[in-house]
Parts: sequence; C-alpha cells; structure tokens
Amino acid sequence: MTKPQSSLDESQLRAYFALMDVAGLLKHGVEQQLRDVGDLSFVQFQLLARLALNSETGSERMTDLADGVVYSRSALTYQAGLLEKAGLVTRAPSPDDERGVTVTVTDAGRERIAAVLPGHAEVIRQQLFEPLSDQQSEALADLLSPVRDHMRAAPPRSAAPRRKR
Amino acid sequence: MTKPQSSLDESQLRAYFALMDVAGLLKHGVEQQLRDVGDLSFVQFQLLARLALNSETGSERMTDLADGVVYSRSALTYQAGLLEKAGLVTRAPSPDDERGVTVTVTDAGRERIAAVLPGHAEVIRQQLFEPLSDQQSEALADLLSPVRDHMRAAPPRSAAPRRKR
DNA sequence: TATTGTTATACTCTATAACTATA
DNA sequence: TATAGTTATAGAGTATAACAATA
Repeated sequence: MTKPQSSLDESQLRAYFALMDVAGLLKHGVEQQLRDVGDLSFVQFQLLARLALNSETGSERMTDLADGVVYSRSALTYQAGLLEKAGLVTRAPSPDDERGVTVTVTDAGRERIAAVLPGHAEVIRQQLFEPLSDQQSEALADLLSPVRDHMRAAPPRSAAPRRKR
Repeated sequence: MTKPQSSLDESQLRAYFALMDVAGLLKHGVEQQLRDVGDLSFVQFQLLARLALNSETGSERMTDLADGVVYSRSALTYQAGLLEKAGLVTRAPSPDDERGVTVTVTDAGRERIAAVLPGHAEVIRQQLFEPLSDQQSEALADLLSPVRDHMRAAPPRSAAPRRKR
C-alpha cells in the first residue's frame, strides 16, 4: 500500500538535471559545427556515422536505422530522403526481403563524415571532456553504457510497439 | 606544430555516444509523460519548474530565463507567450528596469507542476536510475555537474555574444 | 494478416533580422 | 549607443494516419 516512492533524492535530481543540461548544451554546440562544416543536422550525422563507422558493409535496413537513431519511421524516411538527395546515401530494395529498403553510404557520404569528424571531436573534447580526467571519462562511460542498454531493452519506442511476440 | 590531437580515445567515444543516446531516449520518454499528463513540452516544463521550484519569488527576468533554459530570445518569447496564454505564468514590466519583463508563475502554474511531478519522477527513476545504485547516481551527478558548469562558463550561447566586457 | 516503407498533412519549435522602447 | 524584448518570417523536423506492396 506504500505509494511508489514517487520523488527523487537529492543526488538523483542533480544527476538528472546535469545530464539533460549537459546533453542539451553539447548537442547545441555540436550542431553548429556540423552545420557549418558539413551542412549536416545532428540526426543526419548520426545516420551517416552509423553507416560509415559502425557498419561492416556500409548498409543497413530502414527499420534498423529507425530503431537505432530515430523515433518514427516517417522521420527516417524524411531524413533518408534528404541524405539521398544530397548524394550521401543510396536506397535500394533489400535483396532478401522485397518489402525492405537497404540504405548504403556512398563515397561522398564517407568523405563528408571524414571532413566533419576532426572538428566534431574537437568540440566534444573542449566542451565535454576538458574538465574530466581520463579516468573520469571512463567512469562516465561505464555509468552510462548500462543505462543506455537498459533503456533500449525496455523501449517506449514509438515506432515498433512490440518488436516480437 | 602538433595538430590538436584531433580524435577521441575509446572510452571518450563510448561516453559521448552513451550520453547523447541516454539523454535523447530519456527526453523522449519524459516528453510523452509531460504531454499526456500536463499538456507541457519539455521546454515549458523546464521554464515552469525553474520558476516554481528554483526561484524564491516565483519570478525571473526574460533574459535570465533565456540564458538558463533556452537558446534564443525569440524562442523564449514564443514559449512564454504560450505559457501565459495557458494561464500558467504572467508577464509584467520589471519594476527596476522598464525595458525588462518579469515572468511569474501563477497558482495554476504551480498546480500544473505539482500535477506532473510525480509521474515525471517515476519515468526518470524507471528509465534512468533503475540500473544504477545510489552510489552510482551520486557518482554520475558528481561527474556531470562540473561539466555543466564548465559549459556554462565558456558559453557558445547564441543569444548573448558577450555577457559582460 | 502482419510488416515494411512512403506519403500527405498538420503542427511545434527554432533562429534571423528588423524593429521599438528604455538605459 | 547598448540592451531588453517582440514580431514577422521562413525553415527544419516530427508524428499520425492512411496507404501500397510484399511476407
């Protein structure tokens, strides 16, 4: 009968507000650099980086991209359309599943990422990591990685209400 | 002559991506709750919470609100207009400086925050803090608070190019 | 029938620049 | 002259729902 202990303690509040604040400011800073140097929005950078850096083949299906980066399918269709129009990706029907669409980075896409990356890293180092030691950066990664996994495991994703089952 | 060591090490990359990912997912979850329960966007919640919770008087000047919460003055004017139209804040000329505008939470605004807060905390606890011990939450706050201070001290704010000097 | 992706639509939010008024 | 705030405008991004095609 105890109610769900519904407020946060002091350090949780501090952590929450600091997290949202830091992420907001950092995103803002990074967006300026991406826009100025590479004419990319943050989502576009995320999509391109995922294909160019995190994918063996440079390809991924629309659904997987949407699940990993974006919150609705239509938003991804929109962004993929922009990237394709800019010549940074191509879209083609998936070989195995005719319903699917496979997105692939082009050489121009890889070049764009390469052009943007150094300045991107520079902004992040200056704004995020300057006040942190190497050890602290590692601690931060170790704290946040499990949280991300937890959030992705219990997903309030809007796109796919229930992935399986 | 050494170039600015322009890429990040492995744990820095992990920390950066985890941070942006966690903040993005958390914001998304929180926005749904705020919209459903209180008909508030995240910025509106931030503004209202700052006035109702972090201000002795329940009042603050537009410029200070813009610096603390939002990135451009016009965006704040827009949001303050919405909150005023909803009856959650009032706007009046500042007593000491006729140019200024003082924003004040109304009783309805405080009620709205109170109505939203428990569910808000619940989402945060479930999504952010469930995988963390109390000690880890504190460590997270201790890591991120100095970063926020650092970012606010060396501001790439778009609104006020140079606050003093 | 369920899933993949697209489209049409409507809406929210933001930034830029020009403007007014006060200091 | 500089600062505080507003307005007009235009653009970017998103979500919802309806839809077509394939599994």
